[in-house]
Amino acid sequence: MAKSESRPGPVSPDPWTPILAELLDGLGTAARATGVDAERGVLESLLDLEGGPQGDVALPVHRLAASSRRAAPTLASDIARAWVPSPSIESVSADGAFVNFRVSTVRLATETLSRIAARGERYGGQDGPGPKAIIEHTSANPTGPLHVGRVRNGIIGDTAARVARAMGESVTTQYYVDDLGRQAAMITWIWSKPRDQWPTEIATASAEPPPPARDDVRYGRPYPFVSAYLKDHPEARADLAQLVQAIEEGHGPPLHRELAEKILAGMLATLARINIRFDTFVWESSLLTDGSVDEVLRRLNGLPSSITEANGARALDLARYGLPKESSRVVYQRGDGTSLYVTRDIAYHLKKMRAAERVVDVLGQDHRLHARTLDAFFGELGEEHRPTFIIYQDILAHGGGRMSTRGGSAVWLDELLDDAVRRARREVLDRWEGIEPAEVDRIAEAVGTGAVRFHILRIAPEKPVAFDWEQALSFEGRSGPFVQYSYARAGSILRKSQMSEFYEGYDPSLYTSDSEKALVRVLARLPRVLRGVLRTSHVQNVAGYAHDLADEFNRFYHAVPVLSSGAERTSRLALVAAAHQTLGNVLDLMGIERLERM
RNA sequence: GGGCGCGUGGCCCAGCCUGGAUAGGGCACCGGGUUCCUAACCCGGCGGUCGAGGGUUCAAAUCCCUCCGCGCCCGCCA
Repeated sequence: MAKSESRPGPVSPDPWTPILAELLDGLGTAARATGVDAERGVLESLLDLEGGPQGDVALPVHRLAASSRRAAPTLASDIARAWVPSPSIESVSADGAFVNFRVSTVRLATETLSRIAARGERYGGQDGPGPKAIIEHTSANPTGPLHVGRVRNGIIGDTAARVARAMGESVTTQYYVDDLGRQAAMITWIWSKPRDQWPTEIATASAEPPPPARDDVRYGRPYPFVSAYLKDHPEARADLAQLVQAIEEGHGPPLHRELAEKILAGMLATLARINIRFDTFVWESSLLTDGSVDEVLRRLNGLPSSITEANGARALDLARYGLPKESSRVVYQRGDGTSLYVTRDIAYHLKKMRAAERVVDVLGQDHRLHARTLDAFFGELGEEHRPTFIIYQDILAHGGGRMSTRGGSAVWLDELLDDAVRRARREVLDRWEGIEPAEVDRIAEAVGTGAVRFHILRIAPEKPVAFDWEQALSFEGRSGPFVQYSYARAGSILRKSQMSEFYEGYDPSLYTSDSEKALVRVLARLPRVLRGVLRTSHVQNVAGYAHDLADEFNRFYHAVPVLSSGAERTSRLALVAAAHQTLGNVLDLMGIERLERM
């Protein structure tokens, strides 16, 4: 029987919650009736919410059968037979060792549409206040324009941040700017000389780019050649070492910070094209000036396990944290007393861990050992709170191999975006006569950048990928534009309906076709998908869901008429409105522009 | 050499954490669909036993072991 539990407090944002509760009630009763006394939690953990070929929810009874010494198929049919009819569950049947439940579309549609109507932009997520989270991503050194290999980091991090925010967390995104190392110093080194005094190798190789060039392109230009030049010019290396030291001691030339800021601004402009922006920037040098590095050094030096090396350098042996033997002894303070990258990174993370309950770093696989080292340090320092690392593999150059600026295998992100936008522009012009020029620009930019962002997002971070120009620029099938297109299609129907309120007077019992039933089911799935993404950081599933939803909406679109339908018109419009809202929410989560027309 | 990650139809991927019913998509290819809400779409077809081998289990793409291939890391660099 239906238990109309009086649940105080807000209703669950997940339409499945009340239905599952009812299903579990019934299941407990049916199981007991057949002599199986399983706890509700056990039954819940056994349920397969993806359903199966026979229904919406499946229960494999093997384990229950084993513990009650029954034959699985017999138990399955016994449970199905003992099932007491319940309003949310349309049918229960046994098939082999499985009990299959078909959920009432009317019930599911009611729960789902009422939530979409009530929550609107917030459908799919949860209400706060959740924990405070700091998500650090991208953090590329300000040495020149971003290439495609680096942007995977930003797309993963930005999407994770959007999802966390939707799930009620109070999120701050951070970019850690490395202004202390040799890399940034090389740029200062070369630009502090008048151009006519540059070594000829560098000057000829890095000719001034044409005027409209942004600062990241312009000031980053000589960087790879400086790097090459230093290899066989020891006197320049000595020069640079002095500069690095001066910067670390806080009296580097003002030009240093200026250049870093200019180049960074250029990089950020590129990221903004794919809707990646940051709440805060933490400059590595600030950790030296605000004393946090000193504090870390004091704490580490006070550890009984701290080792002093021959020349006075200090290290920790972290072998007991499972670090490989060859890299378990980690120096954290140089012989001259200065700090190292790890030390500053420890300081940075301690700071983040004090400010937030959840600290997430998005790191390339070359930082895997570094992440483990940090974790070991925190163990040694007795820190209980630890960061979460999302590790991703590089996007390799076309034939394989890392993207290299000097080798010419790097694909600049701006170049890729420009190409995508050009292609999108052709498509728009082909399909839409008489469109305003400004409108073409706007749509082409949204479609092109959306395609690129989706293309990178859809692949699991840990998967190595080789960059493929053709695939990155695809606008069909599993792509960003496909999702945008579906959103626009839905919007177009709503517009033509001339209505403004879609969730009044609809009747879910009219959703009788397969495509309507299927659409209701995908819509209902979003809250569960987002909980999974938050838990596992599998951001690719946002793209996967977006495609499933778009796919199902298009099937519905072709299968049943909306505006020209009779009695079903109002109800179908409600479904279209729900799909439109949900597609839009998912586009937001992916950082892809919503387009009302395309 | 050691550590970590990846290996699913011709190509690109999801599923692996928390093992369950004939392994899901997309691209490409073949055949259809537009007097009708946007054909960046839809319908149908072809095609894989999940790198190889062993193990655990009633049940393995999923867990464990060995091997092979590819990538990354193993600095008083960042």
